[in-house]
Amino acid sequence: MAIVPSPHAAGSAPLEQPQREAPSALTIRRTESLASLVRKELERMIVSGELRGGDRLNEQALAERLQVSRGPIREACRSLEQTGLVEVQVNRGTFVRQIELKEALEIYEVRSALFGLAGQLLAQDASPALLARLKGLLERMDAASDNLDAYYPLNVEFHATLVDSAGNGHLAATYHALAKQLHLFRRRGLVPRESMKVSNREHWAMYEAIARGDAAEAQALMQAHIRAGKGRLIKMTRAETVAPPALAEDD
Amino acid sequence: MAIVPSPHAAGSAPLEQPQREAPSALTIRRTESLASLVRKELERMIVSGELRGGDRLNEQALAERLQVSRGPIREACRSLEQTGLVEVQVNRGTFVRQIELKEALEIYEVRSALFGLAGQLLAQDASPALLARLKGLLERMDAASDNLDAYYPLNVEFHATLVDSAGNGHLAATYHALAKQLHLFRRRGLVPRESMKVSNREHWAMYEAIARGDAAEAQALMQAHIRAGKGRLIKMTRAETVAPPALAEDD
DNA sequence: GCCCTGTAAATTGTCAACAGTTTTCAATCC
DNA sequence: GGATTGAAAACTGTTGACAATTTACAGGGC
Repeated sequence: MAIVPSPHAAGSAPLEQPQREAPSALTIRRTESLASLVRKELERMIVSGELRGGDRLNEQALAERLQVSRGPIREACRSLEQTGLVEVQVNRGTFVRQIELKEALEIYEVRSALFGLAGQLLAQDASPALLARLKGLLERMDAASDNLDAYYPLNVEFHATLVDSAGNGHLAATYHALAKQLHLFRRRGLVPRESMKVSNREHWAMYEAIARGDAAEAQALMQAHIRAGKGRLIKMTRAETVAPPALAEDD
Repeated sequence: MAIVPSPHAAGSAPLEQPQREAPSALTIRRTESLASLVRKELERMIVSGELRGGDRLNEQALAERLQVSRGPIREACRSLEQTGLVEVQVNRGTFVRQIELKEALEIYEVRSALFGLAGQLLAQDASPALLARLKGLLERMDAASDNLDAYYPLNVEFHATLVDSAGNGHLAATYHALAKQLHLFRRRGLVPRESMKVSNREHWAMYEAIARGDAAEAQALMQAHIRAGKGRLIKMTRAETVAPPALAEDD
């Protein structure tokens, strides 16, 4: 089943080469390759759900749609192949990968280990400014705990702040790459309301372990936090219920 | 400094398209793209040290050398970019990445967390056949502990067996990808002889924790094992001494 | 109806050419 | 000698054409 992305889908237009302010013939030069722009656009389409697992990326159609030649499309696909978002099959094309439950659980496991490591590192070295920022997020999440639409972005931001502040670029990059891949998993489960309160209590506990510099405790709590999310994922898939968007930071 | 790989370097020849046995005009078809073959060859060149950090990959020269057009070279470079082995700079070319100590230490940290997770998973579910295999490797390493050339490959195999047997593909893939990147770090330290005995004592301890199903102990020991390697890396760089090849599984 | 065959259309993989950008190098000036 | 300039060479980014492979589909047989 080859689904060619609709030419009228929201968001996809010819790619714009980044330009400096007040561009003129003397100042315009290439600062980003088309291949790079195509890669980002395809990532956006995958993460947003516009492209779904199993969809085939038709080079010719994409080239026409994005108004580039097929070369940059091919290059972008090679990039996406290595990040695990697509699979390139020789002579047959490039397909958005599909992730089954087993693989999603594997990703959760690896993420939980990385999240735990982030906790360890943070507890060893968290600045007052970071702690204040985390606390602010926690308080806003408390205030939003009756409203998923408000809570969820804060939750995502809290998680990302933790990982990005751990002082290890490879940790952050790996964690985020895995999160992106989780978008390929399309089973969705309801997030019960009480779950947000539980979720933020766990967040507070993590924060407190970090603040008092307890590395072992922070690691254990943060690893367990993602694992709890894994447990909920299993429950959701059993319930076969339907629910809101992405899973990557689904507490 | 752009170093174009020497046309006479060992190992690099025109790429061979995989063929089935007794190929004829009727049976030959493409089973692997040139881009994929090029990627593998470039990886080999990087991991083997033939290409070093900072080297520029000249598309034209490589195309001539490997007897392909520049397209597959470009595609391969996009792949390598995402795996962290090279850096693509628009309009300037593709460069083998260089890793400084700070980044090497980051990689060690992430690897230690992943290795610890492998221990956790193995302790929860290790088959008798796997345990027997690990024990065999341990015994061979004991016998080889006076001989680095014999010890080192066994050590690599032991580590890979652990990670590959943990039952989590993403864990293994991530771990190995990071190991590959460590080849970009070019400071080398002497591996003292006593270090192999210490190293294998730690291996035995890990094995025993796994065998008795002690997940927490296995995780801690295995995480500590890589961290000890990290500590040795720091010491080596301070000593500024020179020593044998790759670091990725340098206990 | 299903299965097989053959052909055309569609698509992918690669190549070479062209345009744009950067690097190299010679000449000139101080 | 060092700094600057300008042109040529080298290289990268993209495109379109061609070759190879796969897919789609029509027609025929059972």
